[in-house]
Amino acid sequence: MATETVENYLKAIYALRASAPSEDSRAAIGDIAAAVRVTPGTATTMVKRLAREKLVKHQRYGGVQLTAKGERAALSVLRRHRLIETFLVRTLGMDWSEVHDEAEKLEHALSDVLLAKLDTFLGHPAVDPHGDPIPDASGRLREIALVAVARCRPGAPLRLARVLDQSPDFLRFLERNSLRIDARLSVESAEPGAGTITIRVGAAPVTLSEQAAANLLVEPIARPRDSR
Amino acid sequence: MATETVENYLKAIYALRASAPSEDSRAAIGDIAAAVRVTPGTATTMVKRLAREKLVKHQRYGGVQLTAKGERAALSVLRRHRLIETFLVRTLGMDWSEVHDEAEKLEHALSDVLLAKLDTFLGHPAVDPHGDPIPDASGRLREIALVAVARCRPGAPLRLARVLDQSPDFLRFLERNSLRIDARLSVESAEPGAGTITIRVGAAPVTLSEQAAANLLVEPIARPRDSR
DNA sequence: AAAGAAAGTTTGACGACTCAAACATTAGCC
DNA sequence: GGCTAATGTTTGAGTCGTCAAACTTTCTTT
Repeated sequence: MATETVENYLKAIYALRASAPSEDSRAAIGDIAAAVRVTPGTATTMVKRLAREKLVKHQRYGGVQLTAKGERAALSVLRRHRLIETFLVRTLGMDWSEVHDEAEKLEHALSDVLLAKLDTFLGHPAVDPHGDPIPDASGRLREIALVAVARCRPGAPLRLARVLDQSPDFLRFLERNSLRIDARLSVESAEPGAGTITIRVGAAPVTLSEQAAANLLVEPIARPRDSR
Repeated sequence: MATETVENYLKAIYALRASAPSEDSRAAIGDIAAAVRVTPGTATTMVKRLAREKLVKHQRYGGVQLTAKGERAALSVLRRHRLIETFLVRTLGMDWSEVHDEAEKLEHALSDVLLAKLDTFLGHPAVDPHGDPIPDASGRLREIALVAVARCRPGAPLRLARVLDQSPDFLRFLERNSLRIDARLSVESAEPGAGTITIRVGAAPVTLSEQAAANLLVEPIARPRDSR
């Protein structure tokens, strides 16, 4: 496939588009450059190369958009990345705050047959340790509708389904407070003046800023004390 | 650490030295070039770079030798390679004939902490799926004294301990004849005129050329029907 | 020991990726 | 609406790893 560098650019462009609000948004060169840690000039050069290879559409001073081919490639990288993270956490017992960089390096070195074996070994997981969905072998990505914990009404039983901010610090904070994927929780109170929200995890209350709470996506649970 | 390319050169130089008969032999540029699949000119250039970094000693028209630092680096690559092969075969169930290329790519992408986790997960294996010893975390390599099956006297009970020729064809041939590591076998007869040797694996006789037999290293077993 | 073959080295060039810095375009503001 | 600030692009240059082809050294053979 494409070179390692190309894969990283595609991944970055995909991530920018994915986190963008509107539908047909174009990724900005500056953001791409920041994501792959390169000067804007380098990013421009590289984007032109991607355009030559029909992986992106680029219009001068306009912005960058993945083509269908580019998106397929990006999803393939994403699949490898997330399966590797799942493996590192579930099988090797690594901490979810330390697997990202590791996966970043490994994702470019897996053959398709190895990836298939790994997927089978892990039992075809649907989401990675952060709750991010894993594209299937044909590159389809099924996003589940989730809601930020900040928006939930107090008392309703919730399941922690996905963590958007994956900085090691935040993840370690969550870990220390038993906030893992699938943890049961509920909103206890919000203090708009202070900009904080307190949630209850098991018996323990945890207070976070509204911004932090926006990064925790949850799913309502039908009945509180059901084990699935 | 060093770049991927540098690691490959060091590994190649190490392997050449290891398979050489005499003690203080120097690797030939031509052989290094062949091993890393590059023209001799490229190998010369690269070896000079390695010398600049004090990883090898090189004298013009003379040959190449690893320094202590270079050997440490080579053993580190070897350790990664062999642990990965072990993982691929034992955990993911890949065939021992297909793991080499896979490990070749992965060995450059593992961090030390991941490697340590993998080693623990696998239970600190002493040898890889081909019977090659795995250097320990501090880079020590313990070679066990083994003898080629070609040299054993007929009838003595033997354990297949190591396979030197790791070409996929040969490995698949072994697989088809139940010749895995730890398989019990004995020499049945030799036919020097034809250049063949017949061994017995379980109930089945298998005939190989003397050259092929030289690639099977075995260990005598104390008592034939003991399970360890 | 001289010729020719084999092995190793040097040179000039290239592709991929990068930067710094000059330059161009677009957007935001008074 | 025109000026600055922000953003994007181009240019010239450098590093890494590679090749082909000219060249040098060493080995072999007679």
